[in-house]
Amino acid sequence: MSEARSGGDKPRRRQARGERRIAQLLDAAANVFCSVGYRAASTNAIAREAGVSPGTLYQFFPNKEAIGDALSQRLVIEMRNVHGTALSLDHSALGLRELLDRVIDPLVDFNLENPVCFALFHGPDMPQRFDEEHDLLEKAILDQVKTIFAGRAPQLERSALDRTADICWHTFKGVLQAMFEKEDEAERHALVPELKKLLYGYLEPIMGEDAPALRPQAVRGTAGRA
Amino acid sequence: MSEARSGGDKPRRRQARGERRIAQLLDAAANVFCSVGYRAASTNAIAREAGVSPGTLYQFFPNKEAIGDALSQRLVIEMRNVHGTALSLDHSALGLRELLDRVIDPLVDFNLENPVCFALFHGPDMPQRFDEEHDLLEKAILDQVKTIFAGRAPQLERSALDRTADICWHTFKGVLQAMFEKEDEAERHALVPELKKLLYGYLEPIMGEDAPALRPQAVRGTAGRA
Amino acid sequence: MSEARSGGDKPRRRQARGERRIAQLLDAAANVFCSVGYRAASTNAIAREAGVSPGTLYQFFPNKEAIGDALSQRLVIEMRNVHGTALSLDHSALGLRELLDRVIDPLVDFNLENPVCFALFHGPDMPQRFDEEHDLLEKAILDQVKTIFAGRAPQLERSALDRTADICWHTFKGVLQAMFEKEDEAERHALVPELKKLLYGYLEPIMGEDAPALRPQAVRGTAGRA
Amino acid sequence: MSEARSGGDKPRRRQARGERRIAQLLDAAANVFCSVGYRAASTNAIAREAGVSPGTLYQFFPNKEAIGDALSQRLVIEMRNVHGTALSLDHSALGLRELLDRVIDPLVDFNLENPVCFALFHGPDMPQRFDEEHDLLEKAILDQVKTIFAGRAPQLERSALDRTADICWHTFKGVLQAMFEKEDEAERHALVPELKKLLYGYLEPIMGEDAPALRPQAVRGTAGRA
DNA sequence: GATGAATGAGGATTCATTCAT
DNA sequence: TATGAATGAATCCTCATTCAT
Repeated sequence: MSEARSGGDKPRRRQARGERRIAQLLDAAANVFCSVGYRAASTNAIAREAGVSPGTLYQFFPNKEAIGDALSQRLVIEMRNVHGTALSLDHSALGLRELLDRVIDPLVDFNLENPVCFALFHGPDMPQRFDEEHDLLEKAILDQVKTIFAGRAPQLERSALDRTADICWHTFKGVLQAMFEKEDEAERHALVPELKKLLYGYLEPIMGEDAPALRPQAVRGTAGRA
Repeated sequence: MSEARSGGDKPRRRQARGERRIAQLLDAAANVFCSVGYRAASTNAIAREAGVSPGTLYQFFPNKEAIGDALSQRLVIEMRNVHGTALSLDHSALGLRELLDRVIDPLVDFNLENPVCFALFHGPDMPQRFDEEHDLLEKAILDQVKTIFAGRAPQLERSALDRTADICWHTFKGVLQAMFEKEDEAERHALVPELKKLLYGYLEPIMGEDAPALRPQAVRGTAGRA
Repeated sequence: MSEARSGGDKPRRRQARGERRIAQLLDAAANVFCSVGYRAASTNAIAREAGVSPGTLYQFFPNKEAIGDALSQRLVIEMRNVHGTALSLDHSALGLRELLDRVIDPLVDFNLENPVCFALFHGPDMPQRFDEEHDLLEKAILDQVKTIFAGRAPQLERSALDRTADICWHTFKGVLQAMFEKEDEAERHALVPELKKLLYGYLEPIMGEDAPALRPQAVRGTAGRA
Repeated sequence: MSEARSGGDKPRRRQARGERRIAQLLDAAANVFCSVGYRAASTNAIAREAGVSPGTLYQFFPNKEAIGDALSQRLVIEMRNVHGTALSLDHSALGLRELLDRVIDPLVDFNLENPVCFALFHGPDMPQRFDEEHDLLEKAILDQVKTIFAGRAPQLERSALDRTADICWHTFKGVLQAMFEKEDEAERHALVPELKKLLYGYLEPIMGEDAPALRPQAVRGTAGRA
């Protein structure tokens, strides 16, 4: 009778309603987190924003942190999709410039559409960098980046590789932050080509423009230039 | 040697203790803000960290926000010094690489020594981006950066100049963030040369390596390379 | 029988408990205000007196002042009823003595049953003489008194009328205060006839004993006696 | 060396300074009590009003209540003077009207000049009706009033006498309150004759107009008139 | 004596969480 | 399930009072 899956679609429908409620609540939480930050976001405010009572919120989340966790996880899943598409495909045939296009554009788009990422994943506001999921994700992202970089700059040793990826990732986030600070949509997007120039100027000396698939066997150590 | 000595120092005598207390409290606040953020920092925690009672804190600051304000202001003053030295001197005879050295090093040093800057001036946690002073400071910094850039890339039009400075500033902050995430001192500082390479790679195509003072009369358009 | 019954009573169901709580809290507040005054009344004490937790109090009142306001308003409403009945009916056929009976008795009764009126509406203790509502009420009361007086002493000019009403009102309050200072119920009520004598002695020379409806057209200016 | 009275006038002068300080502080306290009441008056505010530091205040008063006590006592002394002059002299030769003049005028004057009396001696704000001194004083005043009344209305029995005096005293205070509510000096004083009429109208039926010294031996029963 | 900083208990208020309906 | 009232610990802040200078 409870938690049943015996008969037809009744539990299904319940489940469905629950899912909707959860989505609703997470959306509300995202909004509230965005405007006031995690700590200052009261669960009551989230419930109000979602148009439900506090009690209802606690029907779905055991506590405030769980809301952040769930939101974080949802974002991580979406990010995984976006980054999977952007990073995990085969880039070995692309030129560096094209590679940057393929990777940066979707990431920028996703982040601009989900500003809560910044609210959640930055600053000392939240409890332990929400969910190790996110750290895992960042690690995964960096690993993918490193794999790509390793394919294009085989001569790089581990530590240099790490550092390079790290720099790119934080530069990306820094410029993203710049975008959030612009009110004007046009100005925002005008930063994208600059970001690409920035990373291109940094990476080209390290790994060259050419796709690894097109290169002769001999790797030219352009990294030595730095 | 410093502070009051001319005229009557009677009204100062007592103040001395007070001034020390204020500094003490601001230091404590900086620590607490750093570790848990502004919102989560309880005034009692700050007082405890400073080794005084809550009442004492309120003898000097009317409320919690005022603490953030005062800390912010203190940082702004220190930043003004550092940036004044770093940015306002005559760079016209320096090569771009040298310029970056002269500017980036002190800024990095200052920020690593005052990590509270990041805690205070980022995220939606604090009330109104603490004190418009800071915004003014950022604007001033950017203006100085723009002045330098304009001297080296006279062909740049206003909007491009703005964008270029903006990108540099946020890249700087992004890499700074990366530094904060490293536990290891050596790894931290290993990011500095990368930051310089990054910015050099971005700026060189725009303004060239040469100092403006050393250039032949005709300066032109190396930006075209990008 | 009273309250919601038309239309949807769904939003009312819950409210019922709330309304009861509010009344309960106001009663508690009245008690506490009475015994220690507004300022010294702690919200926790009020909550305790009402048998609820501090949080519950704040579910219904945003702050301490709001409690005073609400209580004030409730009293004003009740006073309006009592005074409406006492003052707004037609007194033109009553002798002065009977008039005083009809007016004074219910007012005294009400005030003895609601001693908080004195606690709230006197002294510099409370924020801005709680709610302009009360001032409006006092003004309304005085206006009604003046109307009655004007009907009985048409020769009185405005300023004298104002003064007469004022004196009566404050005398009433003064004697009320005397009643509050008596422990003994009998002694308390023994003051009522004295109050009436007092006011009769003051008013009779001004407006005579006779009801205006019963007087011949000529009005005798007994006020001149004073 | 301390507290000495050995030598000449040094301790005198000290004493004198102390007295001045105390007066200064009591004046300040009177002001603050008047504007915000006893409870809301912070000792720091009183010290500030007096132009001294909190520490200094506590050099002269062990605690806040002591300030109220001292102020109360000072007022009581002054009141004793005023009332002594007004009430304790021989009134047996005066007519009632003249008696009221002699008594009411100085009392009104004193109270208007010392509004703190109202702040201190009314309402539930202060700790136990400040100092039994004041209660004693009130009792003394009432006793004097009763003595006078007894001389003029020998037929009155004890309880009626008490009540009569009580009524007069509270009526006086009620009208005083009315005076404090007027901004305009002229309006204020216009209430004095009304107060006299009021009391005259009340007392005349009880004790007649004539002074007891002038009456024939058989005095009786004018009270019956009321 | 005077000063102003220091203290800490107490009071107002918030908010995550629970519970009765 | 949904609701909204209930809870109480934690937080910000005040203020009577004390203390070092």
